[in-house]
Amino acid sequence: MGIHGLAKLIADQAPGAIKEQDIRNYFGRHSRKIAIDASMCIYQFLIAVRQDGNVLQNEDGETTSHLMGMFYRTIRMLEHGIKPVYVFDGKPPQLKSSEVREVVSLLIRLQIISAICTLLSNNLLTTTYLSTMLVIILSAHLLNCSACLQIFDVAYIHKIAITCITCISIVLYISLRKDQFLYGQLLHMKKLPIQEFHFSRILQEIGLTNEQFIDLCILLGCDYCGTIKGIGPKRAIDLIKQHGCIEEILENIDSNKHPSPEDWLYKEARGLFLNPEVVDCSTVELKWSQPDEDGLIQFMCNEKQFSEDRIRNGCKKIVKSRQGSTQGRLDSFFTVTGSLSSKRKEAEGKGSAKKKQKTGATPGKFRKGK
DNA sequence: ACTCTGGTTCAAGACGGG
DNA sequence: CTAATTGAACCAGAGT
DNA sequence: CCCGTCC
Repeated sequence: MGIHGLAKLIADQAPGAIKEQDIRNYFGRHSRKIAIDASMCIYQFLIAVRQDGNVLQNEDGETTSHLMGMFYRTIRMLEHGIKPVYVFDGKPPQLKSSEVREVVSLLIRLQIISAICTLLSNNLLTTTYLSTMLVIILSAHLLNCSACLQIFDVAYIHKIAITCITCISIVLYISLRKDQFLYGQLLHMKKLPIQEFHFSRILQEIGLTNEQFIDLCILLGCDYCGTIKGIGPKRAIDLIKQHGCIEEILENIDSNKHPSPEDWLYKEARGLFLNPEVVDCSTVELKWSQPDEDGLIQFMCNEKQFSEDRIRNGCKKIVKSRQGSTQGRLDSFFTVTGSLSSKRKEAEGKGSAKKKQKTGATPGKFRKGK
């Protein structure tokens, strides 16, 4: 998701804009609130939390992998004094280059956004909602788009009754846009160490304006529309630097050699980048309330068949973490697995192509001649 | 040469018992 | 119609 | 730590 190859490009073109931070440095700063891309989390859990190839589910066949993951991970963060803010950006279904799908996906996105705005008035996020979100995500991938629109019934979201694990309020923004650089940095928590991408320095080092950078992202390939054939990261940068914007580029390249998609919706995509649907953060009150233990038991155990012991235990941890005020020890957080690949990024030079094989960190790396 | 393209492979969560 | 997503990383090959 | 279970 996001922009194709953007991280690599930044590492290449603006290495100074990336700073690696230890997780500990986030304590005491920024009031320990960390925004998390909820869609990415859910995806991760759906993909990774499997048994014999199947997601975990209750006896009715409802998927529970994501609940499992969100539950434990959230608790773990709370235990260590981090206040997570889950951000739903409503990832659209994967787009091929079909124009129809592109349009429909925008509709889906808008519906999701409006639904979340409705949800915002409640200021509560529920596991029910997570469950719904899953249906949206899966449907978007498995069904065709019209079916997806039907399944995504906004009214469903109104059936909020159960207080969520952590009673997270949400801020809405669209991922990997400039607004994610709201505080001048973007956290990339995929792997340790955490990488900070400093947006202003990215622009500075590459030498682009905001708008040019967005056009560059569109050229690299985003979720909303296709790209020009034959234009990859390298040429995209050159072209943007040379011509300044997509319109100019289109006029100055050979459209035979570099055909752009029919009905290329780059302007629409650009619009989404420039004016993302952002909830005004100042109007959103972020709360981390007490868990509704009874509701949680009802939902997680009775309905989703989680172990009651584990859920109650989890509740205890949440409560404890709340009264534990600013107890900021997180030694065991993210269990530094020794095999930490801190040297992943070659800090020096631009020898991006030369990648020495890592030491045998991954045991089963067999070379399989086709 | 350079670099885009398309094929492939791989690993991805969290927990706890032993 | 096999059961199953996604990206990243790597490699081979072709277009310029 | 390794590996099976979680649902």
